[in-house]
Amino acid sequence: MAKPLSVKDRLHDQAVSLTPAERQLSGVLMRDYPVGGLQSITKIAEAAGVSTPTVIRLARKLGFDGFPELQSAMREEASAQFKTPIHKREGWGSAQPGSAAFKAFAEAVFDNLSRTIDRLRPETLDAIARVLADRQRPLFLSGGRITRSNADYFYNHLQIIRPGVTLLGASPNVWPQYILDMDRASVLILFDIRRYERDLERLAELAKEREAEIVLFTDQWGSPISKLADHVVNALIEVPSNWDSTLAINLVIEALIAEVQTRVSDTARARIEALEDMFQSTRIFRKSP
Amino acid sequence: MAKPLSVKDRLHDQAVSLTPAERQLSGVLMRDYPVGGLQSITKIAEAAGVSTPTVIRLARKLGFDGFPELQSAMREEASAQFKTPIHKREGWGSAQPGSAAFKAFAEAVFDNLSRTIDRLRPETLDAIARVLADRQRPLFLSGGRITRSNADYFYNHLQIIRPGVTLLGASPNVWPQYILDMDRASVLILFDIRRYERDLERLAELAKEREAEIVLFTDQWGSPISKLADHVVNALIEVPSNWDSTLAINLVIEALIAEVQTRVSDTARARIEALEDMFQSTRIFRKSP
DNA sequence: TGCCTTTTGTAGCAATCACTACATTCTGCA
DNA sequence: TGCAGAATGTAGTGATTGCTACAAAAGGCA
Repeated sequence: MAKPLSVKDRLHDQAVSLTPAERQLSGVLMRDYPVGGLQSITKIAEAAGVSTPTVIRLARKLGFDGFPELQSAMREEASAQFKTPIHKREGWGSAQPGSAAFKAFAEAVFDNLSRTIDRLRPETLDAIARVLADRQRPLFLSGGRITRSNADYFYNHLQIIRPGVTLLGASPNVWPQYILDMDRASVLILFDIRRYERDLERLAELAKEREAEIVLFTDQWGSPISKLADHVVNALIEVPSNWDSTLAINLVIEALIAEVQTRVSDTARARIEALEDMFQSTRIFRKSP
Repeated sequence: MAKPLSVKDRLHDQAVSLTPAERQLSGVLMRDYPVGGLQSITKIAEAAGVSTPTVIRLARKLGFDGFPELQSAMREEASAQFKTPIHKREGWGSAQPGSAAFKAFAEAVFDNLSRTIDRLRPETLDAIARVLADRQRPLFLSGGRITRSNADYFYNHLQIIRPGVTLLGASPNVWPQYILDMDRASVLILFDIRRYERDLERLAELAKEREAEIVLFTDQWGSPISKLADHVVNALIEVPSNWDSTLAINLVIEALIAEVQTRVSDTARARIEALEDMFQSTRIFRKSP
């Protein structure tokens, strides 16, 4: 009964039972869905880097007799979607409650990301990357209630890439001891979006007194710390939600990680490999007791 | 010069010089445009009630070398039309000099995000949101070396929105005590991207034995935990960097936060306000000593 | 390590494909 | 009516397709 499953759904349902080659093929099929599937089996196999029998096996696994059946199913899906109005075209059409909301959310995020990129000056990014890649300079990170996680994410990577990286404890009353360690070589990386936190501002002030360089990640309106900071990244954070989105901040963080990694790559590799070894050898949680 | 004419346009332009058989064929092509043209030449000829050479002659008349060229032109048109507004972000880039690497990074991220959205089923999102919004169900979160930060971010919000949220400690040897608390009402939210961690899989196995529901955030290839999980979110994570990008995972997390917030909003407001009060009154780090 | 299962690719097959050459059928005009 | 020329179909071609059978490779487990 009911309408036949779409190829997309079938791929999802079978996702766990797919072999690596099939998974890769599935990825290619999804990438240009459903039109990408309307080529010859040879082309598809080639595009996915698998052999043609793999394509046939996947078709069978999805419940079709053979590749032609799979293909004609996809053609019908494409055809059906072309007959409906454009706004209903994407999967989360009117059928799903809350999916319209998701689409709006995603749109807002896309908008935030591209506008954040637009207003970000390459020189700023470059300057920050240069500072972070300098192994002589101790790094300290801290964030607010929500942005603490962003600081943590950044710390997580930086600390693998290079030495001398410190994540400030969650509670402000342990901060003074870190501040004592700061000097003009130190770099303080702060995250402060609305609602801006007084504690962070105070931290910035004290660090500034000790001549530390301050890198600030904030929102489009700008935390009060902006006037103290040497480098400021303004990210757009508004989305249709009760919460602000820190995705744009994360984008800049990830880009910086990539850039810093490149700049310190010579010694970083050895460092990462050493860490890797330790990571492998500290397995405590074993399968059977 | 400039952009190639669409098949539709070509048919229109040549309309007067078409022979009766070609006209009929043209009608069939237009009726299910452009998907109808993506079949074998035999099928199309049959559907139009003409012979295959007529199809080839029409293709030539429209300026293509042969039928395959016509077909691939139509496939590209179809593919282009499937790109929803979310996909075709306009180039933000011209204003960015000397940041080619950053631009490439951003492009990859945009691609990851939209493709993650594409392959994400609304039902999955809906199901996860429903589970998370149920205050009767205790939530447990954990992640791997890198994804621990994502778990932390999610935890950070969930814990504000609702009670009964636990972030599992970083070290696996403290996990058993949490597992003891799990039952069939419990929900375990795991983050596991390559390189997949054995400890997390073991955790999932033990949780499953206690009949906990498992929500998994993983990459496009899928952690081995997929087969144990009740809900799986596959996010694309590849970027031009030595590190993987978890932005797509964060996008889904933020969307879920927004959705869960909406669903529990009645009681959540009181909860957030209460937390807000406490947050305000616990300022330890005062301006001047 | 070595064995067994699973996964994947290679090689070769008939069927189908896109296409060409030619034959046939139309059409308009004398 | 007959006859050119265009329009269309038929038949046969090499190439490519989708597929099967088998072999190689990879992965898991003792």
